[in-house]
Amino acid sequence: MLLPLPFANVYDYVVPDGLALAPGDYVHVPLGPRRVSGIVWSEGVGDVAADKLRTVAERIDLPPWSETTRSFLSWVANYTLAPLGAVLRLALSVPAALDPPPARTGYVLSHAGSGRMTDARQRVAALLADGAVRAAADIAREAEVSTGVVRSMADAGLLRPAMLATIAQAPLRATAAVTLSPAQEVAAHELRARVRARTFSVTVLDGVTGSGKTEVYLDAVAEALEQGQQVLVLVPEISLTAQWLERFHIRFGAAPNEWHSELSMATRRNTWRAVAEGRAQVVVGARSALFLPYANLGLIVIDEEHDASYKQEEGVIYNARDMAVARGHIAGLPIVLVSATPALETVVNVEAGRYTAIHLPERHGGAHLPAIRAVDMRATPPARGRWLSPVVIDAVTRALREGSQAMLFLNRRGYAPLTLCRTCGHRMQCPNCQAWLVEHRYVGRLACHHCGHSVPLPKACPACAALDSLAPCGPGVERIHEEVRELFPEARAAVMASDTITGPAGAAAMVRAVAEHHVDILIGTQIVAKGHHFPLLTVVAVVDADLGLGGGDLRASERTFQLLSQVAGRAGRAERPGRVYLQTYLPDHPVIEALLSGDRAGFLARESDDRRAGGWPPFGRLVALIVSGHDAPRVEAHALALSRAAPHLDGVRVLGPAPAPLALLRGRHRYRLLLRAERTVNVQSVVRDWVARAPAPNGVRLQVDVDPYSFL
DNA sequence: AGCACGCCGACT
DNA sequence: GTCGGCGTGCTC
Repeated sequence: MLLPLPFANVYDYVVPDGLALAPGDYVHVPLGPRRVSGIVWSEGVGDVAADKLRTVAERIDLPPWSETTRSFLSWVANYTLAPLGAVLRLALSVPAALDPPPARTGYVLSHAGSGRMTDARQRVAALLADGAVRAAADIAREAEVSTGVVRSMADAGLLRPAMLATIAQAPLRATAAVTLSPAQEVAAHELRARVRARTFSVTVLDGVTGSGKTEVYLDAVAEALEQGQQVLVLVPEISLTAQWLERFHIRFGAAPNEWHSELSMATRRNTWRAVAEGRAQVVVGARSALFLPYANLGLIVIDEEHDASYKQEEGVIYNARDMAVARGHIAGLPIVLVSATPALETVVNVEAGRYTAIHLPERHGGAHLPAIRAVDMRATPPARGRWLSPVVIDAVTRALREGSQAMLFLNRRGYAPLTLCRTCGHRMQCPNCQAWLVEHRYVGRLACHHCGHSVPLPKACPACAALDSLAPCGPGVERIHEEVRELFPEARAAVMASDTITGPAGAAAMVRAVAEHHVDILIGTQIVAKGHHFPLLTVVAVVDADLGLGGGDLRASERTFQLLSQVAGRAGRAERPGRVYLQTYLPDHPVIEALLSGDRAGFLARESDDRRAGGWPPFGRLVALIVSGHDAPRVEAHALALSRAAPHLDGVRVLGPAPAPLALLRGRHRYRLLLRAERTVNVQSVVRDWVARAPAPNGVRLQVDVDPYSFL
C-alpha cells in the first residue's frame, strides 16, 4: 500500500475476507491512531512481522490508477530523489475528495409543517408549487428571498428535504469556428495529427508574442475532445487570466476546470473528483495540476514552457514541464510546449531531433513586431533623484498625445529596495534572512520579500538613532509611480504588482481597466509581462533592463532575454505600431544587443556555446544540495561532512560547500553544494549513495534539488 | 505529515 | 501539585 506521506516505502496491510483488491485501487487504511487513504501498489512485500499488520478498512469507489499513472509516480520519485509517498501526496492533495460526494439536497413543499405565511414565505410556496426539487440557494434567488427564509421554513417543517438530481454536464466541444491564418492552419493540422496518433511526441510551438499560438493549440485541444480524451493545459501561475478563460469560453462554449492555489475547498474537491472519474474534460492549471489522477488523459499542453514558475522549489522539488514530458513518455501522450522564447533546454532538444518545432513566424492579423531601441543611461541620464531618461519621458509624452497607452516595466515591488542611514550608513536588513528590507511606502512599512517579516517604517535610525536620516535607495514600481505623477499629472497612472492587486479578481479588474482605456500609464512588475492584450498600448519602457543580468546566475542572460522579450511583446499588438525602450547602462551587453537586433537564434547559439564549454545544463547535469538549520556551526559542519563524503567519479565534480546565495533564509542558515556531471552519469544514483554516506544530524535538513533552476 | 511520548517552566 | 512548551520518533 502506498500512503500519501513522506515515506519511501510501501506498507503492507491484511486484506479482509470478501474484499477484492487490485493494484491501483483506492483504499482507506488505519495508520497509528488515524485513518488515511492510499493506493494499492503491489502484492504484500512481507518484510514486516505478521502481528504488526493491520487490516484494510475499505475500498474507495473511484476508478483505479492505471499502470502508467503508477509508473509515472515512481519515475518522478526516482528522478527527484523524493520519497514515493511524498509524490503520491501531490496526487491525493484533496483528502476530502475521496469521500463520497455529499448528496446534493434540495427542498420541496411540505404540508406537514406549520408557521406564519409571510409574504416572503408565500413567494417560496408559489415557486415550489410545481413540486420540483430545488436547491436552497436557487429557491432563495428565484423567489427573491434570503436564504434565511428558506432555512427557517425548513426548520418549521414547511419545506421537506429531497434528493436533487445531479446535473449531467454537456460534453465540451469546439462550438465557434475560428479563422486561422495559413501559418496557423499548417501548425494546427500538424498538432491535430499528433493528437490522433495517440503516441508520445513533443512538439514545440514557437512563435512571437501575438502570432496566435493559443488559437493553434486550442485546435489540438478540440481534437483531443473529439477523440473523447481529457486534456491538461499547464500555465504559469499568474497567466491564468480572465482573458485566457474568455478565449476558451468563446471557442468551446463553456469554461474549463481550473486548478490553482486560489480555489475554494469545495471547488477543489469537485474538480479532483471530476478529473479522477473522467468527467472533467479540460483542466487548465498551475504546475500541481500535472499530478491529478486523470482517468483518460490524451494531451498535455505547456504554455510559456520556459517560465520559471513551473519549478516547484519546496517539498518535492520538480519542474512541471520536464515531469509532463516524462508523463507523456510513460503514458504515450503527445506533449505540446508553447513559447515565444523557448528555454535553451528545449531549443537544444529540437536541434538534437528529440523534439519537433513548429514555427509561427509573424504576428497574426497584420500587427507588426515593435521596434526596440536601447536608451543609453550614460548618454541620456535621468534628472537627479529620478529614474526615467528624457528619451523615455518624450516617448511617453508622444504616446499620451496621440491617445495611446504606455507601460513602464520594472521587476521590483515596493518603493525602494534598500533603505540606509545617511548618518551612520546602517542598512535596514531582515532579521531572519540575509536580505534588505524593501520599503513599501503606500502601506508605510519595510518588508522582507523572502520571509514576510515587516515593520513600520521607523522615524529614527535603529543603529545611531539619528532622526530623519533614513534614505530610500534605488527604485521600485511605487517610486516610478511617484515620478510619473509628477511628470504627467494629467495622466491616469496605475501600479500593478503582486502586492498591489488582490487575487485573480483584482488582477482581472486591473487588466480590464487598462484594456478599456481607464488607465494611460501602467507601471508594473513581471505580472504585467505576459498574456495580456492591450490594443492601445504602443510604448513600453523597461526602467532597468540590466536588473537581471548581475548575480552570476547560470540562467541570468537567458531569463532576462525571455522576460524582456515578453515585456516588449506587449507593445503594438493591434493596428498601432509599438515602440520599446530599454533603459540600460550596458548597451553592448549580448542580451541587450540580441533584444535590439531580434537575433534570438544568434543569442541562443552563443549561450549554447558558453554552456557547452563549461559543461553546464543542458550539456551537463546539475544537482544542488542545500544544507540548512537554525544552528550555523552545525549546518557548516554537516556541509563539510558532505563535502568529505563527496563522490570521486569520472565525469562528476562537486563544487562547494559555500554559503548559499541567501545564506540566512527564514531564520535558517544555508550552505550549498553543487554536483555537476556529464549527461551520461546517473546523477540520481550517485547522489543517493553520497547522501547515504553522510546522514544529516538532528536539527540539520538536507534538500536535494535535481536540475536546480534558480541559484538562490 | 500527524500524533504521541517525553522531559522541564508558570499557573488554576 | 498540574498544564503545556515543542524535540524526537514512529506509523504496516
